[in-house]
Amino acid sequence: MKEGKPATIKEIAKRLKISPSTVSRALKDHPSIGLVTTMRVKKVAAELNYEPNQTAIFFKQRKTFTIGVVLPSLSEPFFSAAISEIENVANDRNYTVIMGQSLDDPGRELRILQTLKTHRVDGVLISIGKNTQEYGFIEQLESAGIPVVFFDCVPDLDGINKVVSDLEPGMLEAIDIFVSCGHHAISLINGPEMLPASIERKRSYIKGLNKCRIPLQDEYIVSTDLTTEGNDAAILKLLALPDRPSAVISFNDYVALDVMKTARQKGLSLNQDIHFISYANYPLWKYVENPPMASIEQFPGDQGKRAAEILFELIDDPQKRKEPIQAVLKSQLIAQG
Amino acid sequence: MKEGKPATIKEIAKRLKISPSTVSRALKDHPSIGLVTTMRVKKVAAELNYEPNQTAIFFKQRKTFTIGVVLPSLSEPFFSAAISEIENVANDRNYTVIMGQSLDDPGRELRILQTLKTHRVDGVLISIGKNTQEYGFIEQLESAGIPVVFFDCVPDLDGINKVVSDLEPGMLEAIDIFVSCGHHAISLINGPEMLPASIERKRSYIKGLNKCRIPLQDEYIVSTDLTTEGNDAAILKLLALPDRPSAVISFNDYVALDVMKTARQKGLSLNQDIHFISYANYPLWKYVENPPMASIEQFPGDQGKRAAEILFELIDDPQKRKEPIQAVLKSQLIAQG
DNA sequence: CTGTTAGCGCCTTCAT
DNA sequence: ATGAAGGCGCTAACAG
Repeated sequence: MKEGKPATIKEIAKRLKISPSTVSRALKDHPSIGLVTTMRVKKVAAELNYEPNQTAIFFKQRKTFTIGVVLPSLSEPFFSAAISEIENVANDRNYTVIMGQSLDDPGRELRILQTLKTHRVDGVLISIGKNTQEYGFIEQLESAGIPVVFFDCVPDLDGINKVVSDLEPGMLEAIDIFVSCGHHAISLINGPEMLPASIERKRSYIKGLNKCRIPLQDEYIVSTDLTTEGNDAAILKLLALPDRPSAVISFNDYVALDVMKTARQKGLSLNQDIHFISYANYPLWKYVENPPMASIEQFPGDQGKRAAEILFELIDDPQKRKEPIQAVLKSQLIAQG
Repeated sequence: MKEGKPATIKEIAKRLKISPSTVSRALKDHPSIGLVTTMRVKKVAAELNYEPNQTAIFFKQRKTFTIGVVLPSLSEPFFSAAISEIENVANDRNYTVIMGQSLDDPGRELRILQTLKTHRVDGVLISIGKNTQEYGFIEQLESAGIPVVFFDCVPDLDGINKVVSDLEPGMLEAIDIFVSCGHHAISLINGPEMLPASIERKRSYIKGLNKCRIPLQDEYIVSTDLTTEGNDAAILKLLALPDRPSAVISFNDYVALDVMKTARQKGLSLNQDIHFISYANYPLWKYVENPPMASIEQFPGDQGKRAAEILFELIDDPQKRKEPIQAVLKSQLIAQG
């Protein structure tokens, strides 16, 4: 059984004293090959434990049945959820998935994309890192015939394929529910100001307040650099306000975890003195003693799945690459517990 | 710039009116090629935006610079951590990583392995699913020249390459610390009895008790099927005991999360009436109000890293494939902040 | 130093 | 219904 080299079509042909082309055709049930011949070929193929050499096929067909996925981090739960769904979609279509993590390093990101290109993947799915500024790679890949679909963290560019989460619906719902619970001092702990994700949250927040006819108070919007220290500084700033907010919407779960802990340490009773809602990315609230009232869910799995589906459309039908495809998935408020 | 087909060595050769082999050699700085020629070749290559066709190279060299990784789940934090390190090791060596998740389905696992084989990956890293019984694929892959390294969840077989965590040190430490805190009623909430992971925990637990001269009480060992219901049933059984344990070691963090919640609901004060330590796989304790006293860490990242390193040794030096390589990483008790 | 030749494994016209 | 021939892009053995 222990064959050093796997069997090839040639060997099968030799054994049967027929030509390689016949074997090739028989193996794929070509109609013009006699039934008997086909059977004999398949029998020998089985005996020899023949397996087509995909690398040869890839080479010849200029197709690898592989897609590349580039993410900031592979261990982040948000992305894990996306990966998992992407793998499912790919697996269903008999594609394999090559992964790379940029770790928010533009250089590393570029290197990975380069590798994917030389590996001749059939398409690329990417959520860009925080620090990425250069998008030349899009042109590079597209002109090499490799379609690219962005998701979640996407460049602010037109003419690209992308799947994003619309942060607004969740924000509006969050403010609605706070208001209907009697809150009027609702604040926002936002991320770094220049981040698109922060800009959208702020815009939605203001819109939500307007909708509920709550006057905007500038000091209710604070920013954090997303470090634990930054998060703590942000909440402390809010708690020091003469008109301390009774409701807080935070940039994401990590921020919420930190600020809730700090608020608790400051003697506030969670879900009583102060209430929280955050954008979700860390699925652990069900285990926590005093979870936030609700989470604004961005459905990373769905985003990944949708992005993968779009990518496969593009792979299957080059025609569709002419017009950019863009999908927006609505965020949604999910009550906790 | 938008070339339909990427440039090839041939074209460069034609432009320069030299032979393809010269171009090929020049491109890789072969010493026997004149400096001028080399320069000219590289210049044209750059102009034509030449990029080597890796699929052709893979085909020719019978090597893909790709490793396959098969895991039960890509979204599980434990595996995410492993993946992340594996990707790092691979990336450092300019290898790419193909991922597949078995979802604990032996059929799906096998299909993924089959795909990896036909993709001619240079090596495979695998943590098998709970239900895997058949290991024929090892022979299959090895005989196709593809080395396999198991890690974390490994089959109970000799002669395979594997990296595992030794569950005992952490367990002994856990019992030691409990005892030194004055506990003598220490119980174990174990996983399914036939699971190797459960068997090892139980063995270590008994050893730890012996070491501390604490008599073993059978009713202090309970099992759960790892569902929330099973977990609750297990803790309730313990709480109903006339001699209720004051310390509990649980199979993993998920079990701990459930049973701690239930214990709290039953009116017990965590870290006061009852204390917990669990095998770690979910990195969230720092955010929880009453975390367990400590966690037994299995260092998934280190396991993944080590496994990847071993795999690359095997890939680089086929000689080493003759003797199985096995590594054991000690588990360790980590106090919670 | 450089060119020629041959072939990796498979597929695909084009003949027969 | 089957064979023969050629080529995908690159490399390497063998000549000069």
